[in-house]
Amino acid sequence: MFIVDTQVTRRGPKRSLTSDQIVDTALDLLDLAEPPSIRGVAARLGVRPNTLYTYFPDRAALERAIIDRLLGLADPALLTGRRSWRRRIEDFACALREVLLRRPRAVGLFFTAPMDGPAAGLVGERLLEAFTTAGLPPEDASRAGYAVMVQVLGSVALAVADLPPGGGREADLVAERRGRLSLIDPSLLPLTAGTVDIAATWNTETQFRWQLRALLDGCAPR
Amino acid sequence: MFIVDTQVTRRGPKRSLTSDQIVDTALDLLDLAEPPSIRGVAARLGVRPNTLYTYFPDRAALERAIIDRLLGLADPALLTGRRSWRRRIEDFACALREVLLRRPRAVGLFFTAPMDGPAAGLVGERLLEAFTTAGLPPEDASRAGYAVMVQVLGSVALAVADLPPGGGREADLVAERRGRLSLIDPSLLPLTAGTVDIAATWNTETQFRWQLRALLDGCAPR
DNA sequence: ACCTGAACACCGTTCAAGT
DNA sequence: ACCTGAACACCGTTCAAGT
Repeated sequence: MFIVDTQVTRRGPKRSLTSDQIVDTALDLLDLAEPPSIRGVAARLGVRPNTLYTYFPDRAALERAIIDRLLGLADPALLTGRRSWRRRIEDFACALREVLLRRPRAVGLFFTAPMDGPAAGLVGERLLEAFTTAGLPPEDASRAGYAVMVQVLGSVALAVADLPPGGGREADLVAERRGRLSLIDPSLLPLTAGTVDIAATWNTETQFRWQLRALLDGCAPR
Repeated sequence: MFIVDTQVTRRGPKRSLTSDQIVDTALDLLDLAEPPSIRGVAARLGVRPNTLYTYFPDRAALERAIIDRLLGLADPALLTGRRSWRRRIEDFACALREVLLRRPRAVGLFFTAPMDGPAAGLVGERLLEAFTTAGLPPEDASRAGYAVMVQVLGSVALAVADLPPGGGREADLVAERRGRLSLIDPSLLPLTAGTVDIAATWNTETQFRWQLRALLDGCAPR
């Protein structure tokens, strides 16, 4: 979307790869919880590492392309439609969260390369639309849209940082986290010790929705 | 703080390094915008890379120690005192933002290792205190405290991701960003094209404070 | 208990060379 | 225009060996 796909019109054996194929392969690796390294992607394509430099000037460029594909996977169309502006934003935010939680090694990419692709542009535009519908002036709508992205990406990144190597179902992760938190000394951190059951759920969808609700409440006109 | 420093009582040449020294050195590298790699830290200490494994079981353990030092540098004491709960939280959030912005390679560490050190515990406790002062019940105070950390770390991480390799003063970064954004086609992304001047400031302290204000408004009891 | 030498299995990237 | 061979300068980590 927004990109004129020049590959489609090409034919024959002149070009055995496309940059889309390379991004596809990187996504495959992310699905397997493997890092989308230049060498890893090349190996999976049956090609030498330096071949990829014909399509991307460096690792950062490949990462930007991957990021944009992930944003597209989260389905920016969720931000449009006849539902309330809050529902639209919450639906997209949760979808993006799930796309990234399912691919733990993908989250870091958002913090090494800027989001400047076509899907990122579309997401930004639709967020502006939603917040404008909510009655925000354009300046506040712009700030609110960015705040939502910060919230989503920050949440997912911290959740992944806390993930044990193997991963696991949400309920198991909460239990495991509660176990670690229960070691806290109540005489040193009394308030923390008294709220261990909540802190154990900091990486859950419930907490995610609570945070997003708070942020949206604070963004909507008073 | 909270750690019983066993090194202090040791004497003589039996132990030429301490884990604190290693973290110091890692901080030095971060100050120079260099990655705190095992090999880099070891080289700077004039020691072989594998020496560090006497003090930390693996890279992640070193990273956890670094993270905790950075949280301490941001000065959790800013969360206490006689100022309003909002001021205390805003002051600490801005301090942490600056500690990390000044050390761009530090931000990523928060997303590869969990925050489980003593300074992290202290920050959590003080945040709970502040939100309790604000009138929140313990459960909401816990959720709100985590939301603030998500907001701060997410903001800084995205700001660093958008940083050009050299860095730069805030005003220059805004101008450079505006230049990139001005290429947007108004017929494709009309709302975005109409708010380029705001989007250019997404990584500034102004936007940071706006977001935090919104979040805190949404957290405080209605 | 602490540090090293040597090695292993990885990275991203460059450059000259082949088709 | 596209791909490769070979190399360079990096990583984290392990393991046997030395003191």
